[in-house]
Amino acid sequence: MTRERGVATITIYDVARACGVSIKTVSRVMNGEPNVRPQTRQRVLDSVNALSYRPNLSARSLAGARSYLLGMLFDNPSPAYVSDLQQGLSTRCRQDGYHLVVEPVDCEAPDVAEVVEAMIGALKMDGLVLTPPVSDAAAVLDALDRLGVAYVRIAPGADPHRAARVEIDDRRAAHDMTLQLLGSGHRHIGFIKGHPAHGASQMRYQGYVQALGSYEVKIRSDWVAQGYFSFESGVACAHALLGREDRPTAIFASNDDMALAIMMVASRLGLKIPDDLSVAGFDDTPSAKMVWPALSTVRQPIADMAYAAADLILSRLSREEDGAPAVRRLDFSLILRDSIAAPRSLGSIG
Amino acid sequence: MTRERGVATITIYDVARACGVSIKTVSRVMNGEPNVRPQTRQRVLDSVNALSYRPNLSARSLAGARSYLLGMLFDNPSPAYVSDLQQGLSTRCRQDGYHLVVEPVDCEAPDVAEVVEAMIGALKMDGLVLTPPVSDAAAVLDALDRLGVAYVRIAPGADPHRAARVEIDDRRAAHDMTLQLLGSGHRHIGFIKGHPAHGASQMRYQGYVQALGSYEVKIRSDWVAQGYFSFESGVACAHALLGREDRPTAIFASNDDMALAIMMVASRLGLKIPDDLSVAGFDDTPSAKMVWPALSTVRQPIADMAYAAADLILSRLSREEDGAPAVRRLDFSLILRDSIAAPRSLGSIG
DNA sequence: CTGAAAGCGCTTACAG
DNA sequence: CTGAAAGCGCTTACAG
Repeated sequence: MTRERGVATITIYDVARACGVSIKTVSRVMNGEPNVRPQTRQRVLDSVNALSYRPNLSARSLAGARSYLLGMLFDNPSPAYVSDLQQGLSTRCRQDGYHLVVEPVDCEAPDVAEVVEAMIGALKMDGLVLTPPVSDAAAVLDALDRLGVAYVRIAPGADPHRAARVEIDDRRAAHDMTLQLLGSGHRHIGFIKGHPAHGASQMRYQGYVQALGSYEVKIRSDWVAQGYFSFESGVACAHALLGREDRPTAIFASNDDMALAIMMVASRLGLKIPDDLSVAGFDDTPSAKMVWPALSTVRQPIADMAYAAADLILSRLSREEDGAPAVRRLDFSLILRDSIAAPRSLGSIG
Repeated sequence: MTRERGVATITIYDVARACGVSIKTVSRVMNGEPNVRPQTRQRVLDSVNALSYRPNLSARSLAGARSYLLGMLFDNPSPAYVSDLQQGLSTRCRQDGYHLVVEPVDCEAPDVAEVVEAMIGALKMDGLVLTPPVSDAAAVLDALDRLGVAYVRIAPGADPHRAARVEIDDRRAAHDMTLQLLGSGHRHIGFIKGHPAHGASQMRYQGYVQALGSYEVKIRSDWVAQGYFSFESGVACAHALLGREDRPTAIFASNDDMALAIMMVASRLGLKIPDDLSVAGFDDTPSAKMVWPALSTVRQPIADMAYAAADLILSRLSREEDGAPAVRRLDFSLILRDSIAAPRSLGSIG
């Protein structure tokens, strides 16, 4: 049968016939295998171009060990984050003729494992990239290990040595940003934690704690609020920290959306930024430079991280030669804009 | 050969053997075909569950006429927009055991057609969803028509009857929002156009023009600026419209990112919103409610539009019975927040 | 360096 | 209502 498409599908047999070789030789050329005379190879390549031959991925997948499919798993992510991630993954995929399949999953659902297994069972992806918080979903990791599928975790928290991962040094990034606040003269620095299911949240909090410690500033637990990375959670935290007499002079939020919430609530309360309150965020989302004053934040190379994750899988590098899971740690950078200034009453330092 | 996976793949033969029927019967059950005794069907289903059998999509695709793959094409979209789109598509895909493959394309590239053909040739997707500006990329549409692949255009502009489409009434939405501004007393209303390659841009401008016309307000071309949907382009337009003596008292931007740029530039120039300047946007992106004052804007049901697009393809409804391309027009809604107020000097109306 | 045979796991006709 | 045969378009072992 020919499928109901406008154009007749051209197959490996057509190419083989066109240049008088066996399909095995065409296969060798398509897969870049050795042991083909340069002359023969060229002849095949010419026919491939002339006929616009594209190997059928289903046939390849069924006959061989590769599906040319890379999967990306995510759960309720920030739009800007997934978007950057996908760009990095797509770029790397295209280099090797791979395609990107995106699958939303609910980490908390009792049937995650089943959903993931069904997905792999049907699609046989050659590898999976897990984005936070899926990177830390034990049920998913277990299912993947059971199936023996290669995968890379992006910015995992717990159990970091369990599998290949790509990350930045979240702890140090938060540490460095806190240092900026301290260096500007702030000693009353509040902190908004990120979603507890994301591995990076804990790291960022540790960086904050460590920086305060190096200045011998005590942590005030009433200046630390539990956020969930959403703007709404940031609003709640902002009210908790700002709606009191002894409010901090600076707040460091674990991501930009929450930092933006702080800025909005501060404006409503009549606080001027940065004069009355300095604010710092994390992510450098597009909005960070769209607000006024522009938000100081930490930029992670998200697309590059995704590229590296895809590369680990496609280059079959997710395990080192000694069997240890690969680790790629990329550089972050501090983006200092206008939302940070010295505290108004330097006299209150102490 | 067994592929190098931790678990042996279980196939249609295993199920057939387990319940003593032929593989054809199992196939019938898996595809919901008629002509299977209820009792037999149940027996098969039980074995399927017991063995956790998942039909191999590659085999299905190779043997049959369907790949169970839906493709989504995009070109440099706004993150929030693709994110919503993907959610809608994924939801519909999962209902039918489909999977979503995302492919970035460069509409302007001379080899777009080739890229698209290669993609289809390799993956044989059962349908494609085109997002703006790909919805209006003639080279892509031509390639798809040539290959005979089903596709749905989201919010297309030119040549709207060429193929199935899903849209909102962009013209009327912009018209209604402009009416809000007029109703608040504004007569000096500026407009920032969207990217000319997006079909919706022209529609939104028409809505603005039409609303002004109904109030017999003349269009001032120096109050209309050409934007490109990016925050940066919005900044440039804002300077053009606000950096002059006779500036408008309200500005309607074709999307939120540009509206946000206007708000930022206005703040910098010392203009208070909404007292000195009213602002309206389009999209209701997350940022719209994160700014202060919160932005009035138009909300489109993006995820629902995507769901409808996927549904058109999976339900094989992209062509009506008479062969005409299907059209799904969804409802928008006006989200009125704090960025619009009556102009300060009502005396200047005229 | 090259090829003939078998088989991947399904669906499509077709037969009964 | 059910099944045996053929074939989808490749890759895998093997042989030479």
